[in-house]
Amino acid sequence: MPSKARPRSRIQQKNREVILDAALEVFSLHGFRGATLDQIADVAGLSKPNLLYYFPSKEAVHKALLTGLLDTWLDPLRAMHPDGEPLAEILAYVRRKLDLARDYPRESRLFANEILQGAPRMREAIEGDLKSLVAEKAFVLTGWMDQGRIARVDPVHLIFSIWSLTQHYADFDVQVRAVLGPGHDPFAEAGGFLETLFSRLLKP
Amino acid sequence: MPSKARPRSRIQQKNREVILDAALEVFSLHGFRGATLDQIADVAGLSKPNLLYYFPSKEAVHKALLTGLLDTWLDPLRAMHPDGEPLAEILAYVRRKLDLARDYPRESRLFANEILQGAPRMREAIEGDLKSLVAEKAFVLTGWMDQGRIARVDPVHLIFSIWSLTQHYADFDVQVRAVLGPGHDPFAEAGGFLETLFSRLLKP
DNA sequence: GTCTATACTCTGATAGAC
DNA sequence: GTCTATCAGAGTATAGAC
Repeated sequence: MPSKARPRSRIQQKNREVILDAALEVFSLHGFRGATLDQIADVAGLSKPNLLYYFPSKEAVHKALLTGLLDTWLDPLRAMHPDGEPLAEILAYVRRKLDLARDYPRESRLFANEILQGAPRMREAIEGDLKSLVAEKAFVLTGWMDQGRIARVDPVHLIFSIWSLTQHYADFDVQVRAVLGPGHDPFAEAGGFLETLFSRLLKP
Repeated sequence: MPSKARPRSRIQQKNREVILDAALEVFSLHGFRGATLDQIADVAGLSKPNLLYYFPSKEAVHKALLTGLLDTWLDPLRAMHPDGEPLAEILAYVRRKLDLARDYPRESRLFANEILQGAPRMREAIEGDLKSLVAEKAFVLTGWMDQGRIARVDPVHLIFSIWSLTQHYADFDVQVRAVLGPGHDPFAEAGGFLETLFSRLLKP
């Protein structure tokens, strides 16, 4: 197992994780420019120079967070299998994406911040991995439509709509909860609503 | 006409507008903390002290932008009339909201930044005006469902879904265009897709 | 590995000449 | 009304003691 890039002591591993968790907290709330090393060090419970002992710069911390984030974010879509029952596959994808937004809202907001700011640090990945995965899955969706197993809609905009609707509950959490008021479970309600929405949209 | 709050000369009026436009550009891209007066002054073509002659502080510029933004943002929903034909009213609302996202993407991103960051400067407005307007229109939607004129779904989440799907095309514009590639008109395509989506969702 | 001290730059805001 | 000069504080990053 410990045959990773550079071997690190247990305490180094631990501190890197603590820092990245703190950085996720701060970057996801303020974006790259709005976040400060002071805040991150404070949340991590370390001194600022000590933080910079583990990462050479603010950029490096941010980059470490983004690396791998896109993969995690796209995994639910990768798992949509061409051989499954179409509607069930799509609804399962929606559910996985919504669960991801519920369980990792900070990651969702980090991503949203990055895109909102013009994706200066993710452009490549978006125009590469993301674009080609969407193309591949759009092809699968089109196949299902050709066979008449789901209704015909624009497959790429269908994927956009799934991203949009699920991530909204993480990114606009404050607004959603303010409007719903107390005593609601936004994600539970969203689960039912989205299942209805996509079932009706795609019924052949 | 010139019976506004404080009378301002033509040049003052003009400069305030130039500054607010520049500030919208910068704030919408970097959020409040990430934006700097230097950038804003630069885009506005003014010196930083001159900018601060028109607005007392960075906060004041930001506040001036947010004031009225929520109203503009909610106007399309206000215009959804209880006495109209239900599906047509809803589709017209979707269209107005999408047009707003297309024509004022910077405003959309300014709003998104504010919510993403926990709405520190809009909480009140969201828990007040926005919440009560949603409650009012959810009541209208529920009435239509009770009469069997549209299918029954959660009315508040229906409104969320309209916000989410329309604003996505402004806020995630970079990603949308990267995935679609050249030769596409995202907003035109979205118009058709969303009309289909909401028609099928709400057909009684 | 972690801290204090500090260098140096950026940022918001003010003073004062014109 | 607009500019140059400047201040105080925050921000990133480094040096060097322990």
